[in-house]
Amino acid sequence: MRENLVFCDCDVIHGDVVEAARARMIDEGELYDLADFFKIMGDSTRVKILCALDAGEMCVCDLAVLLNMTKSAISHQLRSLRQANLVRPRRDGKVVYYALSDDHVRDIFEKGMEHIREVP
Amino acid sequence: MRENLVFCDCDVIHGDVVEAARARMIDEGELYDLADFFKIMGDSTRVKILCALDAGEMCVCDLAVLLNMTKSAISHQLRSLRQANLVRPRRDGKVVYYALSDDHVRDIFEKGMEHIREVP
DNA sequence: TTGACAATTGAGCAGTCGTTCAACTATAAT
DNA sequence: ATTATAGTTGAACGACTGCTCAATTGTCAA
Repeated sequence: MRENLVFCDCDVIHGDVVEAARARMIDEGELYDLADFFKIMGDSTRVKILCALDAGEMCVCDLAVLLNMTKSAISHQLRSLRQANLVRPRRDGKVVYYALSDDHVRDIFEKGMEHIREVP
Repeated sequence: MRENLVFCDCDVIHGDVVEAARARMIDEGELYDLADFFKIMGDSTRVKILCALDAGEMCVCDLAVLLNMTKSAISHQLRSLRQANLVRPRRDGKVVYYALSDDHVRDIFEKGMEHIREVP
């Protein structure tokens, strides 16, 4: 435990608490993945896209019209959402339709809403 | 609907879909709040802090030792978490203890975990 | 094959974010 | 009062992010 003091600018006040917390900590890699996942949800444009797709699949152009943004901007964000496995593309001719790829999104949306609505 | 074309660089392909989505969209203000909330969760340091506090309240110094970071860096992040109503401070003498202020955090953590574990 | 349009991509820019650093406040002990 | 320690704060710096713009790909129709 002492070796932590090398990197920290203070003494350990509650060594037992720290060790207990350390023992219960989720795997560090998973925590990074979790943060990355929330990071994707942490942008209003992407949140709007997800909210829109919750009503049914839409093409890039539809989303651009709905959100008053360029296709390019939408496409960039859809790329992030695709890489995070939150949306799924389906090509039909020249048009690419996007849909939610995961039911968890809905759940997480709801939990988030509960939180922000409960707080003054 | 036509006025959107002024700001968009494409034609409306599925006007009915767009209108249906628009009608079902969550209030714009709430969507921004939601994105802000996820933004707070979208940082590995803050996720680690929340994960640690899930084991019980801790002081700034304990968190600094646990995460191998300076008190200053931790304090800055706790400020964000405080403002988002995710943690609650309790002063006892010179020491300030922080605790989770909301049960939703746990739920959202779990939902997020489900998502990242289910995806290859 | 040529033209048109949906969509994607990469470079670049402006704005945001997290950490560091130094200065500061608050509380307690001597 | 002085000193020490826990914590906070603001400025500054580098890294990251989201949008724009221009160029490009993919698909269809003429």
